[in-house]
Amino acid sequence: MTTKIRRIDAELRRRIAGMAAHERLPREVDLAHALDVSRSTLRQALGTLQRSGLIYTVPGSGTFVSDRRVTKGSSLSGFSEDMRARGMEPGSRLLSAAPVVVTGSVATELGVADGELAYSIDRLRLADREPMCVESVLLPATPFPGLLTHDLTGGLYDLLRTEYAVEVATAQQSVSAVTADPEQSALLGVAEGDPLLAVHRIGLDDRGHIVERAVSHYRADRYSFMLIATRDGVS
Amino acid sequence: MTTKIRRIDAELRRRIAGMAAHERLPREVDLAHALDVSRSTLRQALGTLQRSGLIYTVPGSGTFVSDRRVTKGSSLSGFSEDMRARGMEPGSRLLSAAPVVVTGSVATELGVADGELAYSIDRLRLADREPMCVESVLLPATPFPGLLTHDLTGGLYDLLRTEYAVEVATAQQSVSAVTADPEQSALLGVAEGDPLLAVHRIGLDDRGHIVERAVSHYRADRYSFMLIATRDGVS
DNA sequence: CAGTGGTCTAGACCACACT
DNA sequence: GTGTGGTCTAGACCACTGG
Repeated sequence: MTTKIRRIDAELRRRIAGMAAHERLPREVDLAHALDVSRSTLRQALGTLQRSGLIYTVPGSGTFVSDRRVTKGSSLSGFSEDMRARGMEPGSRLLSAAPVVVTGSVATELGVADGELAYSIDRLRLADREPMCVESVLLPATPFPGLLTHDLTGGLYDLLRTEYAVEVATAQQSVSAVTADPEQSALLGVAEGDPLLAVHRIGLDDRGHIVERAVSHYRADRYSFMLIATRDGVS
Repeated sequence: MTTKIRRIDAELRRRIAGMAAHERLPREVDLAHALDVSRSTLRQALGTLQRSGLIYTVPGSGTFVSDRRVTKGSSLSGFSEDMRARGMEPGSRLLSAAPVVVTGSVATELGVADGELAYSIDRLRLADREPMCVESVLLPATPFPGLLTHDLTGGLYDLLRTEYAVEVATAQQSVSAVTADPEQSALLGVAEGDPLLAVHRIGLDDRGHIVERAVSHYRADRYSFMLIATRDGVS
């Protein structure tokens, strides 16, 4: 049996999908009773819905459905997943894949000792068969024996999950803008000097270990980076 | 009296700050007893710390301090707050501020009816007295009577909070890359064709009402967009 | 096996909005 | 005043790790 929270989360998402923006949900005690859970359990499910922007609460007044125009989510995903979410078919052309020795700041960013082995994978990533971005990924070698023997033209996140049971749970990303150099423009099919979106990512598993360090350059005419930011802090 | 959660949140942050990466915290029952709260209350505080990346839990094993290199937060902030967090002194030069009638897709994005009034504010934003970005903000006029009579060279978020009790709680942002046009290059002090980071933001209050629609163009040589992404879903 | 975090309950009291 | 979400408690059982 799956947890109650997951069950009522799915049920609540269904109900919310059928409601209008700013419509009020039943009060928590009623909702808890209707779903056959305690109020605490219900509130745990409501909390995740609230954090993902589907609902909002007004203390003393009620819980309401959020405006859908704004609820688009911005969860962590790999390139393939990202492209499918945008309605495009992901693809890859492998440019190079080799073990390398990492030193200095690169080793530090990868979270390994100076002089240790890592895998370097360069790919041209496609969306609907057209170039979308050039991506260079670096992974520590130790946790991923035989990585380069696998098919590297698909989603790397899927490969890590299925072959090594490693999940990229969180990623620190930095996004900047550059103009295309001759090599990039040739690969991506744009003119030299055209704007590119540069994304630098460090991916970590659920225990905070560094799994990947990736640098990607996206065609700015085909891609923009979407995200939802929230004020944080307690409650 | 402030809530227990806030109190123990602060206390836990202090303790965590004094611990090494991957060091284990006391077990939950002990921690709850030491802080004089129930385990449920403690877990609520731990949940916010976990979501903001300060700690991670391993079921059956314990709760651990995250690696600090990765814990930099990416909460929503206005330009002024953002610059101070980066150790720079924010400033502004007001380019224009006027009421405008919004129509079509702009009205839709602002969440107001076609033909309604809005305030348009254009500013050159400075960091350490040097140009950092050109920002055009649009706000619905109705909720903010007399907005343009205030000093607009400081943080807009502060102004909304102190004068209108409106808090921008969440923002939907889209980041892309462009090259500087003649006007932008003149204002920002860069060459034409230099890369700029284009940020399009829709800011909402805690009830999901649209508060602002902003388009900013940052000098890519001085600014990059940092964020932490997480896998979401239940539990 | 013992120890840990994850889930879940039933109930209480509070602060706040006014449907 | 009535109804709502926000906070907090004490206790129970489960699933998983091997500290």
